[in-house]
Amino acid sequence: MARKKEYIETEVVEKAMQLFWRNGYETTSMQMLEKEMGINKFSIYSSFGNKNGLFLECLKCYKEKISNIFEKFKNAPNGIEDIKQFFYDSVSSNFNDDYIKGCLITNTYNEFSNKEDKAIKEQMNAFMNNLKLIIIDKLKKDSTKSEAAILEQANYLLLAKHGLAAAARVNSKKEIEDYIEMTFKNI
Amino acid sequence: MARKKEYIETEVVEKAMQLFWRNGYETTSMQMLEKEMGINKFSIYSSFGNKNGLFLECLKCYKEKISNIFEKFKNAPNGIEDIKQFFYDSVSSNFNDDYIKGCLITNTYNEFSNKEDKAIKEQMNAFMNNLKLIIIDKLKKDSTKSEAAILEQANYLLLAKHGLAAAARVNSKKEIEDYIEMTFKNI
DNA sequence: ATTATTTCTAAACGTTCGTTTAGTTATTTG
DNA sequence: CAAATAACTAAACGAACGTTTAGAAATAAT
Repeated sequence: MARKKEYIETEVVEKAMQLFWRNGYETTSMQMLEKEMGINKFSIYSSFGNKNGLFLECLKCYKEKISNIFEKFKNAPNGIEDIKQFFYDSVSSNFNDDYIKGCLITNTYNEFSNKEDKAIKEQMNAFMNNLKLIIIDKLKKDSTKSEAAILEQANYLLLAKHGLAAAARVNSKKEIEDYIEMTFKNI
Repeated sequence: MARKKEYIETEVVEKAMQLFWRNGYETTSMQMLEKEMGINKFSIYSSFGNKNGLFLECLKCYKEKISNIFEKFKNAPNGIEDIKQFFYDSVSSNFNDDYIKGCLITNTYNEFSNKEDKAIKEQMNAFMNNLKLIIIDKLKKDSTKSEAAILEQANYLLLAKHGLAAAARVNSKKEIEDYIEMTFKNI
């Protein structure tokens, strides 16, 4: 053994994640990352392989960051009302630092829809499918509808969630919250 | 005068527009544009100034392309039912060539939300505001609600439109259409 | 037919990108 | 203290980007 690292990986990943969240993947350059993370390119590459590897780590970090919202959602006792609350919680986290960043997952989903990056797309699909299953589970609590009808409702909500996350970058918090209210009127 | 151009500008713009529509702005390189438009870089620059200028021209071309949908919408005699029909028409045009491309305006809006490009953003905002005014107009036909309530409804529909355009890149046409039905359930 | 003018081709431009490498500095171990 | 090892700095890498330019080809006017 020899010299020790002068940085903690989880800490610099958090900083990188914030930068990716604000600017997106492509717009964030290694030079910007160097500055924001406070470490040299060499250190980034030795710790995370390459830009893509760093980004995957940042996605994990983001999921960790929002895991409390997800856990709360999963463990909530009610049905539709819990889904609505989850939407509100998500919006709140999207407007964190009075800086509109939207949802990193949705942003990434949209940015990568043009590209062919299996590793990223798998993560995105896994996230969305997971969310869908939870929503279906909650819907069943409040409904005696057919499986097909519930699936349709779940798709509706998932699409609404996707839409509001996309819109969170260009709309005000008030507009987003009005939208949530309207969305659940239709359920 | 001397040699004549060997291409028609409106024709090569149409081709460029299709490419931007499929791939987005950044992902589309000048090299790809050369190939798709069938003309040399020099010709592109002499006709459109630069990549940004070409893209602005493509946005105009896209608006022209969807202008029939817009005209139909503007001149429609009814209220809410016409808005719904407009949504359906928009979705149809998004799924044009069995290739999912979404809406170029919305794609651009999302892609440029990270950046600072005044010319593009102005075009986007103008488009959205125009759409909003038409929607408000239609809503008033079917409603005696307060101005504020109508504005809220208009915001809801606009956000829904934005959301479904974003989602059009990752969802099926069936899912999108189910979503439209749900959206208009309680309007 | 010659000249002037415009468009064409194709190569090169300077930047920036993500990535790698050579050499220095610091820490651990014998 | 000296040797070994790992992490640092900083410079350079090749490739791709958008853009420009020099020269050939083609058409109009004289």
